[in-house]
Amino acid sequence: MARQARALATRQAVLVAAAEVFDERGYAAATMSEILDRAGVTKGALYFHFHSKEDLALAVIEGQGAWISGWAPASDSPVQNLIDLGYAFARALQTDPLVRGSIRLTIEHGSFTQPQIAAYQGWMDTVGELLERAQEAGDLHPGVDLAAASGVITGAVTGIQLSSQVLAGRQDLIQRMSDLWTLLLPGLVQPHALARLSVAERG
Amino acid sequence: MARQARALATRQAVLVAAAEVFDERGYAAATMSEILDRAGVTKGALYFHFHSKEDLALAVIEGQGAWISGWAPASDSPVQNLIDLGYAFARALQTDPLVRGSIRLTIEHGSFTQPQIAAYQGWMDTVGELLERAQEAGDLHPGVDLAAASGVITGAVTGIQLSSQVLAGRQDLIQRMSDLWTLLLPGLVQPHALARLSVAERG
DNA sequence: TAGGATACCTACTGGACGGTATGCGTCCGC
DNA sequence: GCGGACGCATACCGTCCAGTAGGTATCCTA
Repeated sequence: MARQARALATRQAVLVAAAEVFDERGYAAATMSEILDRAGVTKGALYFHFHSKEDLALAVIEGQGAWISGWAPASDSPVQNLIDLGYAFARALQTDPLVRGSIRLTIEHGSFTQPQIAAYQGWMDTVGELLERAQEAGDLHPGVDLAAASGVITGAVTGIQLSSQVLAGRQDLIQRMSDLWTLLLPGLVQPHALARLSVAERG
Repeated sequence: MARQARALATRQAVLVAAAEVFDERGYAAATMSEILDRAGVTKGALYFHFHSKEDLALAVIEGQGAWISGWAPASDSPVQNLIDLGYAFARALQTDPLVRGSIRLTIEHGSFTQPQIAAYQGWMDTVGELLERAQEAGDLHPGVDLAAASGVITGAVTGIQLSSQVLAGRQDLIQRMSDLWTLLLPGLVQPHALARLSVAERG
């Protein structure tokens, strides 16, 4: 299996290059040639690992699910975990090409509706679960609609990220996440729980 | 000038068709042929009115600015106007193809960065102005960062709209806007002002 | 009623793009 | 030490697309 090490490396190179190009250009405007150039790989190599452009895009999108799966809560406060998740996601957007690419592919609707919805749903499930625990802990305002709240939070983070990207190349993303939490938490969390939270990014 | 009436009609037909196709497929995946078919117009007619695909896209984007310019506040409460603006925009997204198309073109970065930033900035300016008046009226919490708040609101609306589109074809958009305001306003507006607001859509 | 401008139609072109066919070296098992 | 699969390279193909060239009908003006 030593032989496969090289294969895995080229596969990864292609995947990263594809994620970058998809992130920068979008699915339709991304060309295989540019992916090939950036990966330093020939067409034969690419099509050995991925059957088509769409197949390649789907592989990039899977990286997003992998990222969520890899994330683990660090606090015993559910709301704090939610805040931390937001910042961790923001950092991933700034550093991880696969996350960036998959986000753009998810946001761009039209080509593959199925995995997009799944990706959104995965986020909303994770957020919803954290909110549910927070409610059980009595941290939330009474009568908060959990489904509505997780929808708003997921959507808001999506939009914040997008506008930060368009306006500032995602450089102010952390600040904007902080702004979002500052504005959003008072409507969600009861004052006594709010006082115990660290709204800023925690190292 | 009777002659120009027909010309204006075909121009408008092309514009609407283009907005629809851009909305559904995105800029790169949109083809001129589909726009032509949908507008019921030939290539010569289209290229008589618009010099290129990009030119056409820019004309669609301008529709967005026209929409904002056409909107007028109806209340003497700045925050109420902000809420109303959100709902009006949501309705426009559900009914006006030009608004839909221009939004997608604005969100899809890569091709024309300049007008995109301008469109975002226009929204943030409008929101920021309403917030400023609200602050002068003493409706906001003391110490609210107006620039940060308008960025969050603009971004959040963008994201809410996007997720609603992907998940439900924008059918639940009004409900989601309501969810957003419910969650957001307590962190922005003081209780005494909040009590006077109608958070739901006003006919 | 001539004649020019306006508004449009049809046929075509050059290029780029996704994908394939086929060939070639290299390593691994036996 | 050899056969075959693995991993890749190269040349090529058919398709589709944005844009153009040049013609034509309709109308407005004078």
